[in-house]
Amino acid sequence: MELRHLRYFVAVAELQNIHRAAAKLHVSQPPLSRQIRDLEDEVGVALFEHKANSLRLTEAGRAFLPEARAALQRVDDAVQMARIVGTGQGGEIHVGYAPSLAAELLPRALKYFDESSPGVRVRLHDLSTQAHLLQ
Amino acid sequence: MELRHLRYFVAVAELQNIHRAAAKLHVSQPPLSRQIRDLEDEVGVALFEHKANSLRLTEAGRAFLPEARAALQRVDDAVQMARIVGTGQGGEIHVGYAPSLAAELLPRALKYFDESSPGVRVRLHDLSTQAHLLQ
DNA sequence: TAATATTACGTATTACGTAAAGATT
DNA sequence: AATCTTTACGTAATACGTAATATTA
Repeated sequence: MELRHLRYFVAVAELQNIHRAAAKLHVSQPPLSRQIRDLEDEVGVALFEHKANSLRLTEAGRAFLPEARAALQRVDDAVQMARIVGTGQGGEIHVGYAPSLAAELLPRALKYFDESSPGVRVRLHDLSTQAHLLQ
Repeated sequence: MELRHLRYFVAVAELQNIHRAAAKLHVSQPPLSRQIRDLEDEVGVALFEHKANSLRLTEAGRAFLPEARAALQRVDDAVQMARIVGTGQGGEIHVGYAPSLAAELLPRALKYFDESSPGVRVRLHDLSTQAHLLQ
């Protein structure tokens, strides 16, 4: 299993529609359909009820969806963590954050950052009230 | 970025050695070296100090490691969740769990499971005292 | 018949392995 | 010199797109 499978699954699950999910992901339907099937084969349970003309989440699929989202978020968090720690070399940095980061990731990131770059000023900006600025 | 990159990174970071990590992952060194470099390119910061003859985690790499592990664990949790919900159709099931699952995943899994399979008996087994049974 | 999912198949990307080179202790 | 990482390059796996088929509303 690769992140591609999770990304594809989330898109299809959210739209309940391979056609539109494919457009959103900028791929064509057949490979997307195939990747979803491969994912189901690997997980071992059906995530969708596959009908000839439509597609709906199964109970297992509904349970899988938030977990898959969380896993993808975790990956993004990991990358952000590395970037925050790796690029802080001096001066001042501005860190915009969303609530999901603030809860758990940010404190640890700041801890690492402060240890590796004790002289760097950190200014935090809560972007949760400016969600329209995020794509 | 794909899960492969995270799996490879964790192995290399743990062993601080591409040669042995490659053996553990059953791949050869050159592709492994390349995948690590691709990961660093995508993250945008160096995760290792690459010397001609050795390799050591950078500060960013040290910060990235536990996050990458957590992300991989999240993926495994997602799959387990789907399997638990998807295969519970009746009778009785035995669920062995490790502490990491018990904290957050298990209660939600049981909630989903109970909603979808109200007649199924669930027996829990704490395997944390039998760690030698896990590979 | 219009809209959707899947199957069939050829193509293109890319991860891989082998061989060789470079570098450090 | 021995060990380890990296570069070069051909191969193989596989994700992708196009075209065609199947199914339902």
